Amino acid sequence: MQYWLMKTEPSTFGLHHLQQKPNQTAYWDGVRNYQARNMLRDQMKRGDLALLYHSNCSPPGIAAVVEIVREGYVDFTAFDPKSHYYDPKSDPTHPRWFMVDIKLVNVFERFIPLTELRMQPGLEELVILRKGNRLSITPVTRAQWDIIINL
DNA sequence: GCCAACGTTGGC
DNA sequence: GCCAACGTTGGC
Repeated sequence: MQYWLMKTEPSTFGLHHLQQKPNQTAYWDGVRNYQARNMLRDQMKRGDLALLYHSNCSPPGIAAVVEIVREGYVDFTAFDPKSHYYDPKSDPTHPRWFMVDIKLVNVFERFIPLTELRMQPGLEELVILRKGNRLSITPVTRAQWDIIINL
């Protein structure tokens, strides 16, 4: 079992959107970064859990826990010229971008703001807190996970 | 392969 | 809206 943190902008797709999906399940499309792609395609496994992080909003922070319910498959939005995530250089015979399906598991009783994460002992190495980090998907250790869940 | 210019991210 | 940090692009 692995743990992750997945960033999303609530104005585009956040907890609120996920809650309205059938089975509270959705595909995680639009990742256009190779490092994050590799994790989606190769590393994330069914049953893994992830923190749903709201970014580029006020306040930023962790809102919920989601589960990976379908492992990496081709992100078809890359081939759709009408999609915001369209990538003209992407070739359907050699797919470049991948996605997973996530399902809502638990909403945090209390939203955990970024400022609180920064003050929390034991989270110094959490990737999202490191300077300049821009990856939309990052691994979380079991120890970090336990600290955050208990907040 | 180098690296300057440019675009994006995301906290504040 | 600002701007630091980073990834990508493309000329050479």
